[in-house]
Amino acid sequence: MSASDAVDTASQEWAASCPRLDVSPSEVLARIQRLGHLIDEAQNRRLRRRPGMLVSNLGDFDVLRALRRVGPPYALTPGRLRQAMLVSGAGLSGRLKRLEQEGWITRTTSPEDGRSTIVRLTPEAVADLDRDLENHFAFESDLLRSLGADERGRIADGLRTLLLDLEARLG
Amino acid sequence: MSASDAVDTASQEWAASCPRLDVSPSEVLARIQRLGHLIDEAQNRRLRRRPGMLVSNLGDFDVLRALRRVGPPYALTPGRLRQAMLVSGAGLSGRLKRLEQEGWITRTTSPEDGRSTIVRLTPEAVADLDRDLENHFAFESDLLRSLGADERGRIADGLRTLLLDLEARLG
DNA sequence: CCCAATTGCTTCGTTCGCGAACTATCTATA
DNA sequence: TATAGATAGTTCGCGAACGAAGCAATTGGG
Repeated sequence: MSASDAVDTASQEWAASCPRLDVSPSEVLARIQRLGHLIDEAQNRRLRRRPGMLVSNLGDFDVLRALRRVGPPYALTPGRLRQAMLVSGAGLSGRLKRLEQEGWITRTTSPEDGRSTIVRLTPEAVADLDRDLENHFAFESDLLRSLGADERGRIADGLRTLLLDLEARLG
Repeated sequence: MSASDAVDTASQEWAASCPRLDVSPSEVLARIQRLGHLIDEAQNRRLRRRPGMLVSNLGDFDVLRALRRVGPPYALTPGRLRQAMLVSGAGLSGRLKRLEQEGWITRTTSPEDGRSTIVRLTPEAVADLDRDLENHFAFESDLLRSLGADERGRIADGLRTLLLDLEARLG
């Protein structure tokens, strides 16, 4: 018998005040939303308490990560970046502006298509990232310490199904 | 064999460019974050395209929902509201200000404790909500249509474990 | 060829949320 | 009591993201 979380409590309240309503979808959706919020917050806090290193903000960090993981020459267009990270064009532009000002990326117009720009990590950004990535994933791993490997697998599989569907319908 | 989502793609890229890094926690965390974003967006869009009815914003809607589900007299203190919904004090104050201006809630100082205020739904808010709640949960149900009942249960159970742990450690 | 439609990205104006500082009320201790 | 500290909410200033509009560069149909 596992304990009740905030979502269970809410479900019980709905059952008492609106018994004819089927609130079961929230058992999944509300938990995802709450967890998303908590995880974002936790990662933002980790970045904010870093003394002067890299960015102080999860959105900006996501841009750097996406550029890092494609490998040398650590370059993508804003369009490719957007696909990778679920942000509006305006939002991405703002991130790139900050990152450029701080010296973590450069922007050059593409030689093949004058509308497009090439965003590229600077060597300092690559170095700083490589120094931090291990901590980053260790931090993530710690967030999941309440789940066993099998349970993680089951959750990941279920969420993949849902994500594939929602990305197709909403993204 | 299920298809690859954005998170699988990212994992493969990491494996290619940083094979020594264990990125497996992102299999769960990144999916939760992406899904959280997509679900928030979808619900915000649903509210925004409503013609003049209720609020146009998920945060404000959450406040109304929390007040509705506790049943008559549909009243809570800001402190109780905060526990229910994962928002800063300042953020909640802003929501309450908007809702009060729009006539969906009233605020009165508590008779027992002069520091505390009682937030209460107006009758119009209750009526409007009751007209909309069925649509709301139908919309949520549709978001989950790619998952069978058993799969939803498994995901919900796993996420409950994680949520209980993270709420205790971070909330 | 030409010009309209499309594409890729940025700018602008606004909204929403956060952390820190503040106000007002209540509580506990000497 | 008096007063220091805790507690409940709000205000203030700022940062980040969004939608819509704007600006180039490119593409395609006549």
